[in-house]
Amino acid sequence: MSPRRPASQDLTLEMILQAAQNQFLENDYSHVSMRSIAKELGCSHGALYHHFKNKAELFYAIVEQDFRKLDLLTNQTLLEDGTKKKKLSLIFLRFIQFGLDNQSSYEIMFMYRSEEVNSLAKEVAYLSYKNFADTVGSLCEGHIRIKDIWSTFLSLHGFVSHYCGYPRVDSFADVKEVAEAHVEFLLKIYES
Amino acid sequence: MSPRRPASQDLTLEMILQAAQNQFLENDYSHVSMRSIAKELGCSHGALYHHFKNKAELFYAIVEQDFRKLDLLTNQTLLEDGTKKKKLSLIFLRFIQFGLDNQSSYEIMFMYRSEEVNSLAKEVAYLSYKNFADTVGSLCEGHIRIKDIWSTFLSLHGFVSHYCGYPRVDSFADVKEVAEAHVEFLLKIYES
DNA sequence: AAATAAATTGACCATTGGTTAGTTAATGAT
DNA sequence: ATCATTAACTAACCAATGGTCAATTTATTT
Repeated sequence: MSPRRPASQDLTLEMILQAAQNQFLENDYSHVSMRSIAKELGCSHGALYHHFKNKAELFYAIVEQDFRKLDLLTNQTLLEDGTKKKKLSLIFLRFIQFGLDNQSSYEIMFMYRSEEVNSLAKEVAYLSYKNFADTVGSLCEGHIRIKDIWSTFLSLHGFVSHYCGYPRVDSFADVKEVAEAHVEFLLKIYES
Repeated sequence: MSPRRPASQDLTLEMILQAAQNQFLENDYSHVSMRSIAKELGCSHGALYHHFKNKAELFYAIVEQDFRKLDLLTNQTLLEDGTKKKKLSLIFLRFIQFGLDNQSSYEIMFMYRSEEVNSLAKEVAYLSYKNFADTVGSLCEGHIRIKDIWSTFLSLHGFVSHYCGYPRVDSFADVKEVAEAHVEFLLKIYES
């Protein structure tokens, strides 16, 4: 009655994600093709479609892990030593750092408009923003409006999305000073 | 000795730009193809390459006009009646409005990384930013640092780039209230 | 009329994401 | 052990893309 179970899998989900991840470090979404991944794995590109519905879903699987990493980064900062202002500043700065040290991922997480996986994508992105907003909110205790947290996020996003993929900006280190100035700029609002 | 002069041109530069412009209102850069433009013009897509080096240059020609429109918007606002704060607020708001009412253009102007035309693109974009920064600076008279103007721009850019291409956001009208809140948020910094 | 060269076509190329008929091979039931 | 089932995979195929180019048309200068 029962059909055969899982069975042999020469090509595992992990292997595919790993190969995609590899190429994702060097090239962005549009420059990593299903064929280039298949080539690295030594299989036909059609085989990938047995494991993922389409290209968008494959890359979204990668990106889901990154959302968790980002959340963790924020939550850990909240628990560190230091004044509330210092923590706030670090949360903002680390958001920028995350974005610029994971540019390909950031692009899909917050910039790419997928069409195919948008319902899933938006859900996860929303939860991650909520985590950010709750954390920031808890460090302000009513001194700040919900609207302003959203504006802060958009301002950080503006920084990252501008420098993301910008020539000669390969990592956070390349824009550290400007990033610190931007965070300082945003913190002025939290002082008033 | 001298070869024939300009000659008849069944296909003018203006006609091509107009056709591209038309489709650009409905679809973004990646969804307007050289072939779809040629189809609208009733010519072969190869003909377009006689007038433009490549797709990027064709669209960049459109976008150059938009940079001037944006500059004009800023400069005209400076000359209107009202307090400096009111003018500042209007400049910010109209930047957002421009971005969301010309989403396809905004995408190329400030979001798209072209590779082919980057040297031209960056030059024009820089001049447009300079116009913005000078205008904002003149409304503050030393109360604000150059760094902060850049941060302000990035924050506005964050707003636009987030809502640009977002589902159900077809124009500025769809996000007017949030935009006003964002501008108000930014203005707090100018008060301190 | 001939020569010239701008303007345009249309066939072609490589690449892309995606589909699918057909094959291979592992498993469960007999 | 055999057979049926089905997951896993291949390879050929499709339509669309940006781009190139030899060949052709067409207008203009001489």
